Amino acid sequence: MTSIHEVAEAAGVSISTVSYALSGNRPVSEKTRRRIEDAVRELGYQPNAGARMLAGRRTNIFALTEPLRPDTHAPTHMAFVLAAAVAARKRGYDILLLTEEQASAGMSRVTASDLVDATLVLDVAPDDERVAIARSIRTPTIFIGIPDDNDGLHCVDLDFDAAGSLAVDRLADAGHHSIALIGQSELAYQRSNFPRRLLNGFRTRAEERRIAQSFHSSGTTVTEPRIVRRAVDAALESGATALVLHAADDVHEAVLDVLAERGLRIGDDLSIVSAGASFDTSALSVAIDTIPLIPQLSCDLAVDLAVRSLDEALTPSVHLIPPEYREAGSVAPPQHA
Amino acid sequence: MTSIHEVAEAAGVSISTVSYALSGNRPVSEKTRRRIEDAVRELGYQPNAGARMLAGRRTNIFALTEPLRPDTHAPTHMAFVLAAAVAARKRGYDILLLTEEQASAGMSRVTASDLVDATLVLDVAPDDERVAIARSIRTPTIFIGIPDDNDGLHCVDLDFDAAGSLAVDRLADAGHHSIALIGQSELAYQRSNFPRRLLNGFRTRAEERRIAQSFHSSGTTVTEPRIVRRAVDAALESGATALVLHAADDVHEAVLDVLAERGLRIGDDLSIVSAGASFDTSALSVAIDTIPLIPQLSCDLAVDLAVRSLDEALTPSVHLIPPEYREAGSVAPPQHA
DNA sequence: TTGAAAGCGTTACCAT
DNA sequence: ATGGTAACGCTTTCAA
Repeated sequence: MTSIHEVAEAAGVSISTVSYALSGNRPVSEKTRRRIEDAVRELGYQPNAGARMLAGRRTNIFALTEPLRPDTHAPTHMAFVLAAAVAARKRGYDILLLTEEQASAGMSRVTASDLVDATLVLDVAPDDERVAIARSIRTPTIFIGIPDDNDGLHCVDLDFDAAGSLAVDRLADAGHHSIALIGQSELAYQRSNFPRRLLNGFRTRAEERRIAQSFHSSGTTVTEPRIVRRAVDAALESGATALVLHAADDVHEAVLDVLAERGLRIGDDLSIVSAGASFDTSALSVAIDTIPLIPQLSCDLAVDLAVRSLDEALTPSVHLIPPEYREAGSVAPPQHA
Repeated sequence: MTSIHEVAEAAGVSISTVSYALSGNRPVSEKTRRRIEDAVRELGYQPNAGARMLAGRRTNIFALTEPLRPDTHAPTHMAFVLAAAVAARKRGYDILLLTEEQASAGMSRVTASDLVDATLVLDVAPDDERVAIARSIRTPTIFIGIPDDNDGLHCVDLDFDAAGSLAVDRLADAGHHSIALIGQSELAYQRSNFPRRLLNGFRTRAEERRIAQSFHSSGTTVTEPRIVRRAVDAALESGATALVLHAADDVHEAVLDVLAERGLRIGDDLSIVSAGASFDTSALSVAIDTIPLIPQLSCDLAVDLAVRSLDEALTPSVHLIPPEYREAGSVAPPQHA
């Protein structure tokens, strides 16, 4: 492998000058910098990663821990992994994957061996065991999601509470007095925090605005296709004139199907808002208003926090990303308003 | 951070003895080994990764490249990523994730900087651009999937051809004379190789055995729920008394639904075999015979090849994993046999 | 069975 | 603006 010595020789300078020219940590004359860059290009020089880690104090690698529980929604999860990788690369970092048992033990291992500069935590559970590990290690840890016990931790997430409230606000503003939330599976409300947070924001704001509200959980269409139908029927029977959906893409489509069967036109007969969805809602058969969950936003912020905490001492805190409302014409005043 | 020197001092030996005791590369007396292990435990010593990479010739990291195209089936993909990570960890390797643009450029980068010992390639396309890169780098590359141009490459995959043939054989052996394959989306037959290989095995064997056969592609239930129904109807109209399914989990369930609507009982009225599925088919509403795609098998083999090619010069070749037939009672002789 | 010491390829400090 | 060189923490050869 071609080393910094060969580059130095080819450019007729010392290795330290090559190092400085490449890192920019010290001014280098325009002329020699060019000679060095030429040599680098011609030789196809790429600094040795191990040597950099050893000499410098950075590995330029972030660990990404993902427990991958069986009930994890794969497409959403993949979107976050991808967004994290892209965000990290933009800042010059690679992603080291820690899955399953390694998500916890691995965190300690790669951190203690100085393999990574920081850790990003995905798929956060309310009582996540990685919280304890985060507190026991030296390197920074950023949670993408919010565990119950988040004292002293860096956390990043969509403000699901606000998303729930925002959905209610927009529907109430449009004149609706009775709305229903079709949410995730029962299990999701036990395993994760964010569904509860959205539900909480939904309920609280509905109460504040004296709006009648009801909640209906859904399964997944694959294993329990009929649950969606039941949820929709229950929502309609409750007298709701508007629906808030917090669910996966297939449930969205299934809900739209059921409504079409019932002869209900979106917007005209029934208003709908999708909240906290990370998939492309424009691919649905009917355009609907959305308060999206944008992985890129969370991951960019998480990576930014990670990078910054490498040389500053950041005050740990929970960063809630304000929800954003995207209109698509699926919300209108109720028929009997 | 605690270093090898502190361990050596605590154990009253030289650092080389500590190194040898830990690596096992040289016999160490029972007594001193124990003292060293005690010191390691008490000090919580973890060898510095950068130093190991630099001094040793191994990084103990594999790159995993995954382009993550929009049409990739997320659950299947996640299963492979997970299986690869687990397989690698079993052999002492971590996984460095290379996504999107990084899947190609990243391969050269991490390889040239000696960040990884080998590369695993996922989600292989027929004309995959990573083939050229694999040929241009020094470190071993293992493809999990088979590109069209695979000369001189290490490839690992389920023998989809044989899986297609096996499905035909079992149905023909049961007495069926007309069978239909409900396959993937049209797009999948352009973007990937494995659907074509299964289809090819299916057709070839059907012709060999003089079995009437037909093929029907399906969409995904999310975006095109009606395509599944059409595919099933077309299959039935073709006179098929048995179905081979090569599709995602939701399509499986949708097919079973349509058959239930038609009043057809699995096994009795119509035989079914699922081929090349990586999800848990036992979660379906009806138990069906399976020729599974087992990510763990491919990934274990891939990792094994990667590890072995680090010190032997392995002859490049395509490793086809023989398909396995799992009975569940969904295949029986045809009614009018 | 063990130890001393020469690298491994960088970075960054100290000079000039 | 540039060069020399001491770390960085480990692996492995050479000696004993």
